[in-house]
Amino acid sequence: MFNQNQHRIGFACKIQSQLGTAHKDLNTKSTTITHLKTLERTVAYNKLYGIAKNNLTTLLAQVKWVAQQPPHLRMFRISSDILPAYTHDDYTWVYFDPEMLKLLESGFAAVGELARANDVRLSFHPAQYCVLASDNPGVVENSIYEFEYHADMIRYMGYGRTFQDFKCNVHVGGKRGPDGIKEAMRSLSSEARNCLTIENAEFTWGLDASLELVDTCALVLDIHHHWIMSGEYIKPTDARFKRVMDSWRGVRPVIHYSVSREEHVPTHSTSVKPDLAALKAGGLTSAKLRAHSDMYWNQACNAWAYSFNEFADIMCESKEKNIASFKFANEFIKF
DNA sequence: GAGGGTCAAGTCCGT
DNA sequence: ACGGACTTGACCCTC
Repeated sequence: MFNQNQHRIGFACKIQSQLGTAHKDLNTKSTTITHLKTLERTVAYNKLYGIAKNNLTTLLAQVKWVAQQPPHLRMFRISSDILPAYTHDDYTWVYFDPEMLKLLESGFAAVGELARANDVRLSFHPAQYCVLASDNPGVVENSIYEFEYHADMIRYMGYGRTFQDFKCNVHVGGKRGPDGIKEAMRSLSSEARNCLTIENAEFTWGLDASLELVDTCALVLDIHHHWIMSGEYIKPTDARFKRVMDSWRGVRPVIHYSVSREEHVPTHSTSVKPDLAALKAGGLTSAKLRAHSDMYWNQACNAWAYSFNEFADIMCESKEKNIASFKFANEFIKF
């Protein structure tokens, strides 16, 4: 378990070496199902084995890179792309082959040990296809399978043993809402249940829906999503945030922070938080405002987001990844 | 090496 | 009906 007293600011999935440039050798590889289907069985296996081996080496290097940062920057969301096609019916067998299993066990174990030794807080965020509350039973079944893919990696890394020693976050999604999450929860493994977090989204299922799940799983407050939905800059002292914190049962919570793209905000003012009603009156849509910025360009928003760091770690979602989150952190934390 | 077409999957918004 | 947005543009083929 990571140090509960350490305040953190994290970033997601990819490491940039400089503005606009992915770090060479420090990002994962993938392939496509279409391409795999053109390959013979053993060639496809070798292809996936090579990618898995590469990605495990890369993941270890990523965590090592994060571990070398100051303690307050040691938080990282791992890409879901580590093992391509894991949940595709035609290729699942690849990942249960004995040689592959050996690779996965040793590779992920090394990552977990490195993270624990250096107090790096890790998480996953399954992609948009993981919709546990869909009204389509087939989609729910696939989503549970997709979630358990992440739980497998979590287990290999040595997490999922205690409540929220690792965060695996999804939105409510689908038409069934919180009730659908509660029902899907019953089909998840214990590691998956320990790690599941639910995040409020911009549209259908927002903070109020999330709060129906306070006793089901830990809740992630996405402060930008909540702003898109309500126009409100929610405060850490808000009673609803207190309930969100309670859902973590003593573990240090995580919130998500992103901002709208600067080019969509006509004032470009960096010292005033955008006014949602005014932006909409000016013709901007929620869909436009939803898109994430490259950098954290608005200092007023940054101060608002940072006010949560006393209570929760902040996962940053921006196009420039570590470049953006480190600059944001440096506005407030001198190291 | 560069450029363009393509990519497993869900859901919603806006045009 | 379709493109774009979301957790991350990357991969693969052709020239």
